[in-house]
Formats: sequence, C-alpha cells, structure tokens
Amino acid sequence: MLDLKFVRENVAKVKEAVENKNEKTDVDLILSVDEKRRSLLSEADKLKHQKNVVSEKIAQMKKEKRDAKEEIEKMRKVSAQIDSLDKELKEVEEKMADLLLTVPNVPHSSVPIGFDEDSNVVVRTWGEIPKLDFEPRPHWELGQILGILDLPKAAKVSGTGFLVLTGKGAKLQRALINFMLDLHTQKHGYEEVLPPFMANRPSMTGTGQLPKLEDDMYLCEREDLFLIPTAEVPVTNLHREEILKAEQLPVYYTAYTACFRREAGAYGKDTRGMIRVHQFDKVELVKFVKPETSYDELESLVIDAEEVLQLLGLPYRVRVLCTGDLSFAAAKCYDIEAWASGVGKYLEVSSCSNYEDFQARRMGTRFRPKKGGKLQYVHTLNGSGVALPRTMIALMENYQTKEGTILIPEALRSYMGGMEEIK
RNA sequence: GGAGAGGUGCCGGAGUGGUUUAACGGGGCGGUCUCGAAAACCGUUGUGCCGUAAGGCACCCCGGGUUCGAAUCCCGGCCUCUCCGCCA
Repeated sequence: MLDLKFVRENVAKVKEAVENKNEKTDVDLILSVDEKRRSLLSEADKLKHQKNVVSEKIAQMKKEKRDAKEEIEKMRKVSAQIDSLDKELKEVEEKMADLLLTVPNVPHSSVPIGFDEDSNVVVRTWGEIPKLDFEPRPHWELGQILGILDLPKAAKVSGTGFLVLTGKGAKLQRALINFMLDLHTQKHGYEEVLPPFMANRPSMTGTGQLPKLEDDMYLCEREDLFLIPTAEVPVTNLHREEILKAEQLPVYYTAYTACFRREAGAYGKDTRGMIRVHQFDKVELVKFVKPETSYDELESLVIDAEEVLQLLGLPYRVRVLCTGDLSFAAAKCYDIEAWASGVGKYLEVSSCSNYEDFQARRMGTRFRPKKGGKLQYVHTLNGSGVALPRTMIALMENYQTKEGTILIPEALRSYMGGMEEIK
C-alpha cells in the first residue's frame, strides 16, 4: 500500500507505475474520493469539537447543580448531525481504503521498463550447461523409470497437478529441504521458522495477495482461511501490527512450507511432469530491514539463494524483472532460473523481491529509528531459497546418466545417508 | 464442543458514566551528581488523520447499541488463559 499523501503529491509517478505494471487502478477516482473525504472530515471535526466543549460545560453545570436542560437539548441535535456525517464519512473511508489496496507499488528507478517477460534482463549466469552425449530424458520419464515419482497415483488421489514422490524420490526432496535450511541457518544467519500453512484474510492482505489474487488461492470457506501460496505470507506477517526495535534489525527468517496455488489461468502451460503443480515445497527467505539498507539486502538475498544452486552444481541465470513482469507489491525483483537439460529450458526456481515499505504499511510493521525519533515503516524482502519441484527437476535432468540413473551431487550425499546415485 | 476469566500505551499493570492519553512501575530520552561509570534524584516520553499554521479530531481488541456525554453500561465477533469433553 502506498501512503495516501504520497499518492496525492506524486500523481504522475503513481500513474506511471500503474501504466508500467499493466494495472488498471483509477488514480483520479482516488483523488476525488480523497477530496470528498477531507471535506467531510473537517465538517465533522468542527461539530465534534463543539460537542466536546459543551459536554464539558454540562459536566461543570451538573457539578454546580445548575439546570443544563437547554444545553442537553442542543447537544442532542448536534449528536444527530455528527452521526449522519460519520456514517457518510465511514462509507467514503471504506471506499478509500479499498481503492488504496488496489494501487500497485512503484518500481525502483533501476528496474527496466517493459511490457512483459521478454523485457527482463539477464544480469548474470553461472555454471556450464551440461553437454550430455545422449538424448536427455525429461524428469517424468526418469521418475517413472526409477520409481521415485508417481504421477498417475497423484492424479488418482488428488487430481492433475499433484505429485507423489516415493522411496528415494521422497528422500531426495527431504534431503534438499534439510540441506537448504541448514545452509541458510548455519552459514547465512537466518532464523528457522515453521509457520502455519493456512493464513487469514488480514495476513493475505498484509503481504499483498489480497484483494487482487483471491482467485489464485485455495480458500477454506468455513473458516475463511487460505492455504498459503508461499511462506512469505505467514512469515512476513509474524510482525504484523508490531513495532520492532531498531537494534534488532535486520531480522532474517527462513522457513520450509508447502505452498498451494490454484494456477488459475495457467491451463495448458507446463502441464507435463512437475514444472507447474498445485502443491509444492519451498524453503523461503524473509527479511525485515531498515529502509536505507534494503537494496543492499536484496543483493545479498539473491546471493544467498544462488548459493543453493552453486553448491548443488546446477547452472542458472539471474534476471531482473521489467516493470510489466514485476508483481503488484514489489519494487524490484530478481528471478533465478535453473537450467534443466531434459525439458531443455530455464526454470524459475526463485523470485527475490524488495517490497520497500509497501507490505509494511499494509501490515503496520514499524520501528523507531532511535532517540525518540518518529516511527518508520520497515522494508520487507523475500525470496525463495529455493523452490523444490523445479530444483528437483534440474537436478534429476542434469545429473542423469545414459543408463537412466541419477547421480547425487556431493553436497547432498550426507543428507542421503551417503547415497551417490539413484538407480 | 461445554463452563468460567480476561483483552488498556514500547512493556508490565490500575481505572470512578462527566477536564482521560489514561494512576503506578519498568524501559527510552534529556539533565543533576561523578575523573568516568553505576546508583540516586529531577524532568520528559503514544499513534493516526485534517490543517500553511494556530489548532482540531479520532483511537483503551474489533463492530454495533444506550446516553447530552462511554476505556467504564448493553449486544455481537475475534483472540488469550483456566477447567471439562473429544482427539493425532
């Protein structure tokens, strides 16, 4: 959420952001509602002031046992006026709040302007794309041959877009989770959190999934709870409506969770295998930082995520997203994409974003800079560190052998009980 | 699910229908003292909104209601705690 004052004072900038992000927010409507709101507010405030003054007078008169009938009668009328103004004001303010939630964050000045993902810019690549001397198999074939991925059973149990990992496949997934959590907690200084996999509306609104993306999420209607689409939601909301101490910043969290996405509107895309599924595992990184450091923190966040792929020996590239591909709440975002030999393309395994104070303002997460200074909103960031099925895909497809087995990267072997190969 | 208790500021914790941002304590900040520090003492310390400003308004979990006037009384909701039931 942007500050209403900021919108008022930076109309051109906000309209440009709406345009560049391909959003449809009506900024002029916001301005006119704001004007209405302010005029109602000052009218109501005047009457309330009168009420307060006269109420005090009535109290005084009662104390002196004088008759206050006339004043009471007058106030009865004023109160009625206030009531009706307040009612109108409430409607206008609710409308204002709803409108403000539809204004996207303003992209950082370093973000390339562009309409869609074709304008994303590769900032670096790492590793060599493996040159296999045989026709590489896609992961679903490998999974079937080795008996570690059973898509037909997943379809039977739940439907398309779900996975059943079995035996060494399940173990490999668990190994990856543990490997990543250990890396981030032990080497990168993140605190591990295991949050709920369901979140309420205020939380979903806090991080910016609501109101825009409601249809992309699974909703348990009886409880009005959403299955989390990412650990970003529960972990970032840990500090909703809180005032953090300046000296405790920056705060780093890492969390493993399952993630649930309806993938509405993605029908026909990546339907085979486990590239795009309704439920997947992910290790997430979340940061709460001081505003002046947030862009440095974004760079180090990306590096922390990249290290996962480096240690696994998976080649990847990092792209900075252009304005049109940038999510609603983000000010800047890097995608990390791992190369997968079987399907022959780069797969997005991480998205690292700086939200600046956009989420913090929605959540009410602030800190006091020091010495009785004014409260300020923190900056929040998060990134996958990293998402699992696609990392599994890259691993399976890049480490496959001519015989259809999969070599296990060095870094993972201790997590696999010393296993060197899945065969 | 049943019964009870409670939700107050940065934190702990009082609170009478009528000068309430709200006793008291802690913390923070400023100062006195000190070579320096601790201790002690004194002072100070909420947030948001409107307004060029002076100033004003709102806020004691959330939403309604009663009243000239509600942190205080009534109703609904959410959350926490205790006991009982159920349960991996």
